[in-house]
Amino acid sequence: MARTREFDEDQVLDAALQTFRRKGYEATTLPDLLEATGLARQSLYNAFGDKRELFLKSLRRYADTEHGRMAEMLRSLPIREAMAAIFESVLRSADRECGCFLVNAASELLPREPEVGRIVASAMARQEKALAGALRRAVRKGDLRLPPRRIEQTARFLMASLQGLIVMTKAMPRSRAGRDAAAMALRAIE
Amino acid sequence: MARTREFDEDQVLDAALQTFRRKGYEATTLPDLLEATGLARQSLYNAFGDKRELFLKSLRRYADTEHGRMAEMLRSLPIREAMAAIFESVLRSADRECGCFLVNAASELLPREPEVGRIVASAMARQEKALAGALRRAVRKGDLRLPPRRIEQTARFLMASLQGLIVMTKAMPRSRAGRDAAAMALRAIE
DNA sequence: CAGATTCTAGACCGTTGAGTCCATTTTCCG
DNA sequence: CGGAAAATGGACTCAACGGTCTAGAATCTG
Repeated sequence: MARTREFDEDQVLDAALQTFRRKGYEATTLPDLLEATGLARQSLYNAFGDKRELFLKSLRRYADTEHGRMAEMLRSLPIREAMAAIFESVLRSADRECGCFLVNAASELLPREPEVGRIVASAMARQEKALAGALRRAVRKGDLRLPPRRIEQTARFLMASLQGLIVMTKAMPRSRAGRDAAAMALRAIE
Repeated sequence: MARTREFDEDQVLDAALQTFRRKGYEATTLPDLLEATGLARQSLYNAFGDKRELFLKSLRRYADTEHGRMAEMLRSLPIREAMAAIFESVLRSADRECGCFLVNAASELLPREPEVGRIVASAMARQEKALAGALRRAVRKGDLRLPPRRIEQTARFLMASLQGLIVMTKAMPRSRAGRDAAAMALRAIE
Protein backbone atom coordinates (compact mmCIF):
# COMPACT_ATOMS: atom_id res chain seq x y z
CA MET A 1 0.00 0.00 0.00
CA ALA A 2 0.97 3.57 0.50
CA ARG A 3 2.76 5.69 2.91
CA THR A 4 0.40 7.06 5.53
CA ARG A 5 -0.27 10.74 5.83
CA GLU A 6 2.12 12.33 8.27
CA PHE A 7 0.17 15.39 9.24
CA ASP A 8 -3.13 15.86 10.93
CA GLU A 9 -5.59 17.34 8.47
CA ASP A 10 -7.51 19.29 11.05
CA GLN A 11 -4.37 20.69 12.55
CA VAL A 12 -3.16 21.87 9.17
CA LEU A 13 -6.57 23.31 8.43
CA ASP A 14 -6.48 25.21 11.69
CA ALA A 15 -3.12 26.71 10.85
CA ALA A 16 -4.36 27.80 7.45
CA LEU A 17 -7.53 29.10 9.05
CA GLN A 18 -5.65 31.32 11.47
CA THR A 19 -3.59 32.75 8.66
CA PHE A 20 -6.59 33.50 6.48
CA ARG A 21 -8.46 34.91 9.42
CA ARG A 22 -5.63 37.21 10.34
CA LYS A 23 -4.59 38.40 6.90
CA GLY A 24 -7.63 37.86 4.76
CA TYR A 25 -7.82 35.91 1.55
CA GLU A 26 -6.01 38.09 -0.96
CA ALA A 27 -3.19 39.15 1.30
CA THR A 28 -2.38 35.59 2.31
CA THR A 29 0.28 34.16 0.05
CA LEU A 30 1.12 30.56 -0.57
CA PRO A 31 4.46 30.93 1.23
CA ASP A 32 2.47 32.26 4.21
CA LEU A 33 0.39 29.11 4.20
CA LEU A 34 3.39 26.84 3.83
CA GLU A 35 5.11 28.44 6.74
CA ALA A 36 1.99 28.35 8.90
CA THR A 37 1.19 24.74 8.14
CA GLY A 38 4.75 23.48 7.87
CA LEU A 39 3.77 21.54 4.78
CA ALA A 40 5.52 21.40 1.46
CA ARG A 41 3.84 23.01 -1.50
CA GLN A 42 2.94 19.76 -3.16
CA SER A 43 1.51 18.21 -0.03
CA LEU A 44 -0.79 21.15 0.47
CA TYR A 45 -2.09 20.93 -3.06
CA ASN A 46 -2.52 17.18 -2.84
CA ALA A 47 -4.42 17.32 0.40
CA PHE A 48 -6.58 20.43 -0.03
CA GLY A 49 -6.54 21.59 -3.63
CA ASP A 50 -5.74 25.15 -4.50
CA LYS A 51 -5.75 28.28 -2.38
CA ARG A 52 -9.40 28.99 -2.90
CA GLU A 53 -10.47 25.49 -1.91
CA LEU A 54 -8.29 25.61 1.14
CA PHE A 55 -9.88 28.90 2.09
CA LEU A 56 -13.39 27.53 1.71
CA LYS A 57 -12.52 24.45 3.76
CA SER A 58 -11.07 26.66 6.47
CA LEU A 59 -14.16 28.80 6.47
CA ARG A 60 -16.48 25.80 6.74
CA ARG A 61 -14.43 24.42 9.56
CA TYR A 62 -14.55 27.72 11.41
CA ALA A 63 -18.31 27.93 10.95
CA ASP A 64 -18.73 24.44 12.36
CA THR A 65 -16.52 24.87 15.39
CA GLU A 66 -17.90 28.29 16.25
CA HIS A 67 -21.42 27.02 15.99
CA GLY A 68 -20.45 24.12 18.19
CA ARG A 69 -19.03 26.43 20.84
CA MET A 70 -22.09 28.60 20.82
CA ALA A 71 -24.55 25.74 20.85
CA GLU A 72 -22.67 24.16 23.73
CA MET A 73 -22.91 27.35 25.80
CA LEU A 74 -26.57 27.73 25.02
CA ARG A 75 -27.20 24.15 26.03
CA SER A 76 -25.22 24.09 29.23
CA LEU A 77 -26.01 27.52 30.69
CA PRO A 78 -29.18 29.42 31.50
CA ILE A 79 -30.02 31.75 28.67
CA ARG A 80 -28.82 34.97 30.28
CA GLU A 81 -25.56 33.51 31.47
CA ALA A 82 -25.03 31.92 28.09
CA MET A 83 -25.58 35.13 26.19
CA ALA A 84 -23.46 37.10 28.62
CA ALA A 85 -20.68 34.55 28.21
CA ILE A 86 -20.93 34.72 24.43
CA PHE A 87 -20.74 38.50 24.40
CA GLU A 88 -17.97 38.41 26.94
CA SER A 89 -15.90 36.04 24.86
CA VAL A 90 -16.09 38.45 21.95
CA LEU A 91 -15.04 41.35 24.13
CA ARG A 92 -12.19 39.47 25.74
CA SER A 93 -10.79 38.24 22.45
CA ALA A 94 -10.64 41.74 20.98
CA ASP A 95 -6.91 42.23 21.35
CA ARG A 96 -5.18 39.05 20.40
CA GLU A 97 -7.79 37.91 17.94
CA CYS A 98 -8.60 39.31 14.59
CA GLY A 99 -12.35 39.45 14.34
CA CYS A 100 -14.80 36.80 13.29
CA PHE A 101 -13.57 34.86 10.30
CA LEU A 102 -17.08 34.75 8.86
CA VAL A 103 -17.48 38.50 9.07
CA ASN A 104 -14.01 39.08 7.68
CA ALA A 105 -14.60 36.73 4.78
CA ALA A 106 -17.99 38.21 4.00
CA SER A 107 -16.66 41.75 4.12
CA GLU A 108 -13.73 41.02 1.88
CA LEU A 109 -15.23 38.65 -0.64
CA LEU A 110 -18.94 39.35 -1.00
CA PRO A 111 -20.66 39.66 -3.36
CA ARG A 112 -17.84 38.43 -5.57
CA GLU A 113 -17.71 34.89 -4.19
CA PRO A 114 -21.14 33.29 -3.99
CA GLU A 115 -19.85 30.19 -2.24
CA VAL A 116 -18.55 32.33 0.59
CA GLY A 117 -21.96 33.94 0.69
CA ARG A 118 -23.61 30.55 1.05
CA ILE A 119 -21.28 29.44 3.81
CA VAL A 120 -21.67 32.64 5.80
CA ALA A 121 -25.42 32.89 5.33
CA SER A 122 -25.99 29.31 6.35
CA ALA A 123 -23.69 29.64 9.34
CA MET A 124 -25.57 32.68 10.53
CA ALA A 125 -28.91 31.01 9.95
CA ARG A 126 -27.77 28.03 11.96
CA GLN A 127 -26.63 30.21 14.83
CA GLU A 128 -29.87 32.11 14.70
CA LYS A 129 -31.78 28.85 14.95
CA ALA A 130 -29.71 27.69 17.89
CA LEU A 131 -30.38 30.98 19.60
CA ALA A 132 -34.09 30.86 18.93
CA GLY A 133 -34.17 27.31 20.25
CA ALA A 134 -32.47 28.35 23.45
CA LEU A 135 -34.87 31.24 23.87
CA ARG A 136 -37.81 28.89 23.36
CA ARG A 137 -36.49 26.47 25.95
CA ALA A 138 -36.00 29.29 28.41
CA VAL A 139 -39.55 30.47 27.87
CA ARG A 140 -40.89 26.95 28.37
CA LYS A 141 -38.92 26.55 31.56
CA GLY A 142 -40.27 29.86 32.80
CA ASP A 143 -36.81 31.46 32.91
CA LEU A 144 -37.76 34.06 30.37
CA ARG A 145 -40.91 36.01 29.73
CA LEU A 146 -41.29 36.58 26.02
CA PRO A 147 -44.34 36.28 23.77
CA PRO A 148 -43.81 33.40 21.34
CA ARG A 149 -44.22 35.83 18.47
CA ARG A 150 -41.10 37.67 19.65
CA ILE A 151 -38.77 34.72 19.87
CA GLU A 152 -37.59 34.75 16.29
CA GLN A 153 -37.25 38.48 16.32
CA THR A 154 -35.27 38.44 19.53
CA ALA A 155 -32.95 35.80 18.17
CA ARG A 156 -32.31 37.91 15.11
CA PHE A 157 -31.76 40.96 17.21
CA LEU A 158 -29.23 39.17 19.37
CA MET A 159 -27.45 37.91 16.27
CA ALA A 160 -27.21 41.43 14.90
CA SER A 161 -25.96 42.71 18.23
CA LEU A 162 -23.32 40.04 18.24
CA GLN A 163 -22.15 40.94 14.74
CA GLY A 164 -22.13 44.60 15.68
CA LEU A 165 -20.11 43.87 18.76
CA ILE A 166 -17.59 41.91 16.74
CA VAL A 167 -17.12 44.77 14.30
CA MET A 168 -16.86 47.40 17.01
CA THR A 169 -14.32 45.52 19.07
CA LYS A 170 -12.22 45.03 15.98
CA ALA A 171 -12.45 48.67 14.96
CA MET A 172 -12.20 50.22 18.43
CA PRO A 173 -10.53 47.60 20.59
CA ARG A 174 -9.69 49.84 23.51
CA SER A 175 -13.03 51.58 23.76
CA ARG A 176 -15.79 51.11 26.26
CA ALA A 177 -18.24 51.07 23.39
CA GLY A 178 -18.35 47.30 23.14
CA ARG A 179 -19.08 46.79 26.81
CA ASP A 180 -21.87 49.34 26.81
CA ALA A 181 -23.43 47.94 23.68
CA ALA A 182 -23.27 44.40 25.02
CA ALA A 183 -24.82 45.36 28.33
CA MET A 184 -27.67 47.09 26.64
CA ALA A 185 -28.32 44.30 24.15
CA LEU A 186 -28.61 41.89 27.05
CA ARG A 187 -31.45 43.94 28.47
CA ALA A 188 -33.58 42.55 25.66
CA ILE A 189 -33.80 39.29 27.57
CA GLU A 190 -34.05 40.69 31.06
CA MET B 1 1.56 78.80 -16.52
CA ALA B 2 0.33 75.28 -16.84
CA ARG B 3 -2.49 73.39 -18.29
CA THR B 4 -5.39 73.17 -15.88
CA ARG B 5 -6.55 69.94 -14.42
CA GLU B 6 -9.24 68.39 -16.56
CA PHE B 7 -10.95 66.14 -14.06
CA ASP B 8 -12.82 66.79 -10.89
CA GLU B 9 -10.84 65.42 -7.98
CA ASP B 10 -13.86 64.51 -5.91
CA GLN B 11 -15.52 62.78 -8.81
CA VAL B 12 -12.41 60.71 -9.44
CA LEU B 13 -12.14 59.95 -5.77
CA ASP B 14 -15.73 58.77 -5.74
CA ALA B 15 -15.10 56.43 -8.64
CA ALA B 16 -12.07 54.97 -6.90
CA LEU B 17 -14.04 54.76 -3.68
CA GLN B 18 -16.81 52.72 -5.26
CA THR B 19 -14.28 50.33 -6.72
CA PHE B 20 -12.44 49.84 -3.46
CA ARG B 21 -15.70 49.52 -1.62
CA ARG B 22 -16.99 46.86 -3.95
CA LYS B 23 -13.85 44.80 -4.43
CA GLY B 24 -11.75 45.54 -1.39
CA TYR B 25 -8.19 46.81 -1.33
CA GLU B 26 -6.16 43.82 -2.42
CA ALA B 27 -8.50 42.64 -5.14
CA THR B 28 -8.67 46.07 -6.76
CA THR B 29 -6.03 46.37 -9.46
CA LEU B 30 -4.60 49.46 -10.98
CA PRO B 31 -6.35 48.77 -14.30
CA ASP B 32 -9.61 48.57 -12.35
CA LEU B 33 -9.00 52.01 -10.96
CA LEU B 34 -8.01 53.45 -14.33
CA GLU B 35 -11.15 52.13 -15.93
CA ALA B 36 -13.36 53.34 -13.11
CA THR B 37 -11.88 56.81 -13.01
CA GLY B 38 -11.21 57.18 -16.72
CA LEU B 39 -7.80 58.60 -15.91
CA ALA B 40 -4.47 57.68 -17.35
CA ARG B 41 -2.00 55.92 -15.13
CA GLN B 42 0.29 58.89 -14.79
CA SER B 43 -2.48 61.32 -13.97
CA LEU B 44 -3.68 59.13 -11.16
CA TYR B 45 -0.23 58.90 -9.66
CA ASN B 46 0.34 62.62 -10.04
CA ALA B 47 -2.91 63.54 -8.41
CA PHE B 48 -3.24 60.98 -5.64
CA GLY B 49 0.02 59.14 -5.12
CA ASP B 50 0.13 55.37 -5.10
CA LYS B 51 -2.61 52.83 -4.61
CA ARG B 52 -2.41 52.85 -0.85
CA GLU B 53 -2.66 56.62 -0.61
CA LEU B 54 -5.59 56.64 -2.99
CA PHE B 55 -7.29 54.06 -0.84
CA LEU B 56 -6.76 56.07 2.33
CA LYS B 57 -8.06 59.22 0.67
CA SER B 58 -11.13 57.34 -0.54
CA LEU B 59 -11.73 55.98 2.92
CA ARG B 60 -11.44 59.41 4.53
CA ARG B 61 -13.80 60.85 2.01
CA TYR B 62 -16.32 58.11 2.64
CA ALA B 63 -16.08 58.64 6.38
CA ASP B 64 -16.72 62.36 5.93
CA THR B 65 -19.67 62.07 3.59
CA GLU B 66 -21.32 59.29 5.58
CA HIS B 67 -20.93 61.22 8.77
CA GLY B 68 -22.42 64.23 6.99
CA ARG B 69 -25.45 62.26 5.85
CA MET B 70 -26.04 60.85 9.28
CA ALA B 71 -25.56 64.13 11.08
CA GLU B 72 -27.93 65.80 8.66
CA MET B 73 -30.64 63.24 9.35
CA LEU B 74 -30.14 63.54 13.06
CA ARG B 75 -30.37 67.29 12.84
CA SER B 76 -33.39 67.57 10.60
CA LEU B 77 -35.60 64.78 11.95
CA PRO B 78 -36.96 63.83 15.35
CA ILE B 79 -34.74 61.21 16.92
CA ARG B 80 -36.97 58.21 16.27
CA GLU B 81 -37.64 59.12 12.66
CA ALA B 82 -33.98 59.83 12.14
CA MET B 83 -32.85 56.50 13.52
CA ALA B 84 -35.56 54.66 11.63
CA ALA B 85 -34.47 56.39 8.43
CA ILE B 86 -30.84 55.52 9.06
CA PHE B 87 -31.64 51.86 9.67
CA GLU B 88 -33.96 51.85 6.71
CA SER B 89 -31.31 53.23 4.41
CA VAL B 90 -29.01 50.37 5.36
CA LEU B 91 -31.73 47.82 4.72
CA ARG B 92 -32.74 49.33 1.41
CA SER B 93 -29.20 49.50 0.11
CA ALA B 94 -28.58 45.83 0.80
CA ASP B 95 -28.83 44.62 -2.78
CA ARG B 96 -27.10 47.04 -5.02
CA GLU B 97 -24.60 48.22 -2.46
CA CYS B 98 -21.69 46.39 -1.03
CA GLY B 99 -21.67 47.03 2.67
CA CYS B 100 -20.15 49.89 4.60
CA PHE B 101 -16.75 50.86 3.27
CA LEU B 102 -15.47 51.45 6.79
CA VAL B 103 -16.52 47.99 7.93
CA ASN B 104 -15.13 46.38 4.81
CA ALA B 105 -11.83 48.16 5.15
CA ALA B 106 -11.53 47.35 8.83
CA SER B 107 -12.36 43.70 8.26
CA GLU B 108 -9.88 43.30 5.45
CA LEU B 109 -6.98 45.39 6.65
CA LEU B 110 -6.95 45.46 10.43
CA PRO B 111 -4.81 45.06 12.37
CA ARG B 112 -2.25 45.16 9.58
CA GLU B 113 -2.82 48.80 8.60
CA PRO B 114 -2.81 51.12 11.60
CA GLU B 115 -3.78 54.14 9.54
CA VAL B 116 -6.95 52.39 8.46
CA GLY B 117 -7.56 51.64 12.11
CA ARG B 118 -7.24 55.30 12.98
CA ILE B 119 -9.59 56.40 10.22
CA VAL B 120 -12.24 53.84 11.08
CA ALA B 121 -12.02 54.34 14.83
CA SER B 122 -12.25 58.09 14.56
CA ALA B 123 -15.14 57.88 12.11
CA MET B 124 -17.05 55.65 14.47
CA ALA B 125 -16.26 57.84 17.42
CA ARG B 126 -17.54 60.85 15.50
CA GLN B 127 -20.75 59.11 14.59
CA GLU B 128 -21.21 57.97 18.14
CA LYS B 129 -20.82 61.57 19.30
CA ALA B 130 -23.34 62.81 16.77
CA LEU B 131 -25.75 60.17 17.96
CA ALA B 132 -25.24 60.97 21.60
CA GLY B 133 -25.76 64.64 20.82
CA ALA B 134 -29.02 63.92 19.08
CA LEU B 135 -30.18 61.79 21.98
CA ARG B 136 -29.32 64.57 24.40
CA ARG B 137 -31.24 67.12 22.37
CA ALA B 138 -34.24 64.82 22.25
CA VAL B 139 -34.13 64.37 25.99
CA ARG B 140 -33.93 68.13 26.53
CA LYS B 141 -36.84 68.72 24.21
CA GLY B 142 -38.85 66.12 26.08
CA ASP B 143 -39.14 63.86 23.05
CA LEU B 144 -37.27 61.07 24.76
CA ARG B 145 -37.23 59.76 28.28
CA LEU B 146 -33.78 58.57 29.11
CA PRO B 147 -31.68 59.04 32.24
CA PRO B 148 -28.63 61.17 31.36
CA ARG B 149 -26.42 58.36 32.53
CA ARG B 150 -27.80 56.18 29.77
CA ILE B 151 -27.25 58.52 26.86
CA GLU B 152 -23.72 57.48 26.05
CA GLN B 153 -24.55 53.87 26.50
CA THR B 154 -27.57 54.11 24.25
CA ALA B 155 -25.55 55.85 21.57
CA ARG B 156 -23.00 53.07 21.68
CA PHE B 157 -25.68 50.46 21.58
CA LEU B 158 -27.28 52.05 18.54
CA MET B 159 -23.90 52.24 16.84
CA ALA B 160 -23.33 48.55 17.46
CA SER B 161 -26.80 47.73 16.18
CA LEU B 162 -26.09 49.69 13.07
CA GLN B 163 -22.83 47.87 12.45
CA GLY B 164 -24.54 44.57 13.08
CA LEU B 165 -27.30 45.44 10.68
CA ILE B 166 -24.77 46.33 8.02
CA VAL B 167 -23.02 43.01 8.38
CA MET B 168 -26.22 40.99 8.41
CA THR B 169 -27.69 42.66 5.36
CA LYS B 170 -24.49 42.03 3.51
CA ALA B 171 -24.31 38.41 4.58
CA MET B 172 -28.02 37.58 4.32
CA PRO B 173 -29.46 40.16 1.95
CA ARG B 174 -32.76 38.44 1.30
CA SER B 175 -33.54 37.57 4.88
CA ARG B 176 -36.02 39.14 7.25
CA ALA B 177 -33.35 39.12 9.90
CA GLY B 178 -32.26 42.68 9.27
CA ARG B 179 -35.76 44.09 9.52
CA ASP B 180 -36.44 42.27 12.76
CA ALA B 181 -33.16 43.31 14.28
CA ALA B 182 -33.67 46.92 13.28
CA ALA B 183 -37.18 47.03 14.66
CA MET B 184 -36.04 45.66 17.96
CA ALA B 185 -33.05 47.94 18.26
CA LEU B 186 -35.33 50.91 17.77
CA ARG B 187 -37.32 49.87 20.81
CA ALA B 188 -34.38 51.07 22.87
CA ILE B 189 -35.51 54.63 22.24
CA GLU B 190 -39.23 54.08 22.46
C1' DC C 1 2.47 83.39 -30.38
C1' DA C 2 5.53 81.01 -27.05
C1' DG C 3 6.75 78.46 -23.35
C1' DA C 4 5.44 76.00 -19.51
C1' DT C 5 2.91 72.35 -17.70
C1' DT C 6 -0.25 68.88 -17.58
C1' DC C 7 -2.62 65.07 -19.78
C1' DT C 8 -2.51 60.80 -22.40
C1' DA C 9 -1.11 56.39 -24.35
C1' DG C 10 1.56 52.82 -23.98
C1' DA C 11 5.90 50.59 -23.51
C1' DC C 12 8.63 48.98 -19.93
C1' DC C 13 10.56 47.02 -15.35
C1' DG C 14 11.40 44.11 -11.55
C1' DT C 15 8.81 41.43 -8.35
C1' DT C 16 5.84 38.26 -6.85
C1' DG C 17 1.81 35.70 -7.27
C1' DA C 18 -0.43 30.84 -7.88
C1' DG C 19 0.16 26.67 -9.66
C1' DT C 20 2.93 22.63 -12.05
C1' DC C 21 6.55 19.40 -12.66
C1' DC C 22 10.06 16.26 -11.38
C1' DA C 23 13.47 13.70 -9.14
C1' DT C 24 14.36 11.98 -4.62
C1' DT C 25 13.36 10.24 -0.18
C1' DT C 26 10.48 8.16 3.12
C1' DT C 27 7.30 5.02 4.85
C1' DC C 28 4.01 1.52 4.64
C1' DC C 29 2.43 -3.36 3.65
C1' DG C 30 2.01 -7.69 1.18
C1' DC D 1 12.50 -7.41 0.76
C1' DG D 2 10.36 -4.73 -2.84
C1' DG D 3 7.09 -2.03 -4.86
C1' DA D 4 3.35 1.31 -4.24
C1' DA D 5 1.99 5.51 -2.59
C1' DA D 6 3.03 9.97 -0.24
C1' DA D 7 5.92 13.45 1.18
C1' DT D 8 9.59 16.69 0.04
C1' DG D 9 12.40 20.37 -1.93
C1' DG D 10 13.24 23.08 -5.39
C1' DA D 11 13.27 24.47 -10.04
C1' DC D 12 10.13 26.21 -13.22
C1' DT D 13 6.19 28.64 -15.87
C1' DC D 14 3.57 32.25 -16.93
C1' DA D 15 0.67 35.82 -15.89
C1' DA D 16 -0.33 39.86 -13.30
C1' DC D 17 0.90 43.10 -10.12
C1' DG D 18 2.35 48.04 -8.80
C1' DG D 19 5.05 51.45 -10.29
C1' DT D 20 8.22 54.17 -13.60
C1' DC D 21 9.49 56.25 -17.80
C1' DT D 22 9.15 58.42 -22.33
C1' DA D 23 7.28 60.93 -26.06
C1' DG D 24 3.85 63.57 -27.89
C1' DA D 25 -0.62 66.03 -27.81
C1' DA D 26 -3.38 69.41 -25.53
C1' DT D 27 -4.14 73.67 -23.24
C1' DC D 28 -3.30 77.19 -20.35
C1' DT D 29 -1.12 82.17 -19.44
C1' DG D 30 2.08 85.86 -20.14
